[in-house]
Amino acid sequence: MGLDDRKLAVLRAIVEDYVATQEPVGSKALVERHQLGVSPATVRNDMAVLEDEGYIRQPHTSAGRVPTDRGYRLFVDRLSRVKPLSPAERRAIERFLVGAVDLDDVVHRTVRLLAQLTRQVAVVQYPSLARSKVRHLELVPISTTRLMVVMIADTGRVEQRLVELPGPLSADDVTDLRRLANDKLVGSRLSDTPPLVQALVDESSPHLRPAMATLSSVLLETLVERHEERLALAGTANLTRGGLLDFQGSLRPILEALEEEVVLLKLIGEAEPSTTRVLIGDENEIDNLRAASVVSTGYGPGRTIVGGLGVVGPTRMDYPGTIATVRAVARYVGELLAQN
Amino acid sequence: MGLDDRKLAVLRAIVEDYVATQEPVGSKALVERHQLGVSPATVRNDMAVLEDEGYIRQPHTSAGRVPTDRGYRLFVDRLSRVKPLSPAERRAIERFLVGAVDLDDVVHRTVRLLAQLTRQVAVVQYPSLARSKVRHLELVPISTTRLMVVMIADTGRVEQRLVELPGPLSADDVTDLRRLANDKLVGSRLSDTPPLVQALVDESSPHLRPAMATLSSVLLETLVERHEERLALAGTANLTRGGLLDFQGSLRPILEALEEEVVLLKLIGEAEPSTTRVLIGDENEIDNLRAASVVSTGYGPGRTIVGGLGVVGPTRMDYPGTIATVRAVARYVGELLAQN
DNA sequence: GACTGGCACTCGCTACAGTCGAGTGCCAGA
DNA sequence: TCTGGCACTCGACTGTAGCGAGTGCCAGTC
Repeated sequence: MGLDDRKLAVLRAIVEDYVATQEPVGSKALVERHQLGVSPATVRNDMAVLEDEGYIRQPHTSAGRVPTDRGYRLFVDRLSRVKPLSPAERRAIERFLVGAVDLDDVVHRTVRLLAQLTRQVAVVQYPSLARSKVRHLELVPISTTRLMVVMIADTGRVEQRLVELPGPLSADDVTDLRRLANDKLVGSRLSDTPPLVQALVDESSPHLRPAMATLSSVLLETLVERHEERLALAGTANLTRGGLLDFQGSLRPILEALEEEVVLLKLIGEAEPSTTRVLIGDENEIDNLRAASVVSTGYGPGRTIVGGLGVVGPTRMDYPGTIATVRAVARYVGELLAQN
Repeated sequence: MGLDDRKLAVLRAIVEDYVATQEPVGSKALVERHQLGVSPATVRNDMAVLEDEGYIRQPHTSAGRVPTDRGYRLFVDRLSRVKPLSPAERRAIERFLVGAVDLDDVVHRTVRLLAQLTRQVAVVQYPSLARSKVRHLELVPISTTRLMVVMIADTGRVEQRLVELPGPLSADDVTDLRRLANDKLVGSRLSDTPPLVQALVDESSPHLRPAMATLSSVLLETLVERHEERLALAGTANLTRGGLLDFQGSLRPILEALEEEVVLLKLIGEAEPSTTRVLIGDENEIDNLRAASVVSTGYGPGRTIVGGLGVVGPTRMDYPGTIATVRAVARYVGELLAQN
């Protein structure tokens, strides 16, 4: 039952070699490439134990060993040594992110950067509206009975919706509405708005009340109920790396999962402060991703979290490197957001 | 040289059968499935001619025939009969598109619908800013030296940019700026703005001129120079349909091409009124898409074109059906936009 | 008791030969 | 001009054999 240090070293060596070569690794090759200080036969005995415990398995009787999901899990939890980023990578990150003009721009650059550095599929969630505060509400009359509502959040997100008013409004009415709404809502967290919005309607003058009611229902509906989350995706071509060995030959389920925003949000969006989450193969709740691993973390200015980002790749993945990159990118993005 | 009617019928039959079965089609199977009124031997003679002319080819000596890109081209140009949409499809389109609340929503629904109906990868370009008119410019002070510029276009597009001002502005200054800019720019086409913007700066009071200059340079830079085009993509999982036979085994080049916005824009965005463009295999200028075909068209309210949409799929594609669907979706989207 | 060398065994991979059959090209005849 | 017939080609599939990487086990050594 107990795994002594050498057995753990063997497991680590197997994971590292398999990730590097993509081929089942045998006892002989292992002792050649790593200084284990024992003979192949000894390693074989250790391997037999590791296999009994479910950390590795043999694709065929006469083949080398391959880590199982459980093996990767042990590796990630206890065996992997943190891989510091190379200076080149650091430079790449900085170069990539300076000069972003826009939240859109930041997100797009980030997701491309992440895909490029990890050589995997990258996902970045836009700063969540639920975690943003209202910075300003703008009402733009499109016609006498139509209003465009533009909400600017402190995270830089801007959302707009067209509102069909119950009756015509004068320019002064619109100004009043704007002032009322801003007075009440600016600075408040979006998840806290429902009671505020209600108060807003109640406090409006009878004259403006119908318009305010429509306006607030649209606000609630768009921004809170179906909480407008957005995602950016990049690097799907990286799925074809490593031939068809990863993902057991079919990209179909992975591509399908990546098209489902809801699925991705569940994956990436449930970030907690300063934690990097690693989901390996089977641990994944989404069936289509059972053959994949996900590394994700939260990001935001300072110590707060406003959104998540991460990568999706084969279980046969360079976990230490990927984790380091994901963390580093998240930190840089956080700093960038803090500057605004 | 001349291809008589029967030879053309044979080509059409080959294309239709090959698209349906995905297998090289032989002379015997052809006469069985289509009423050609002649024997297999005759068909073989015709096939020999078609092969000489480069319309079909044999994967192996003892296999049936497969259309070449040139064969598909002839088929599309002269042989395919228009396939009217099924009532179910029409209903699907309507059901899918009513209830869209937003331009974003319209585009997302459209791209998903198109992917679903054609079972291919769908691409939809957001209404091009170059073809939009300014409906309103809103300036929102973020701090005394920072302004958020929100541009609302008549196509429903909303773009925003953060502007770093050369010096602090009062609320009244902002109001003045806003009024000046709107007076001058509202209603004008974005591609025509550069001279207008210049005039705007010249006509500003000396007091406001530096701010206006910054503002206008940002406007020009964002909206005109690097003309902000946007795209939505859906259905990449459909690439895995038809196994690995299409795209000669590797999705890599296709996925890479689909990640390049610039590439896609060139493909989809150069739409001309009431034309459906079909690019087959080799005809494609983008190397990565040499194994694929693209069907695209423009859309917009009324007879104008504000953007493009289309699908990317294998050369072995149901051209008549795809063309019909792409056209129909474009028309519905146009109607939807006209309502705003 | 832990490690090691040796050895028999398993089994996937590759090469090769043989068979089958779909599909062809060609030709003589209607 | 079309057709039936016929010889031919060649990919797909099957079965056999040899190779070799890798294993499990066991007896022997430190």
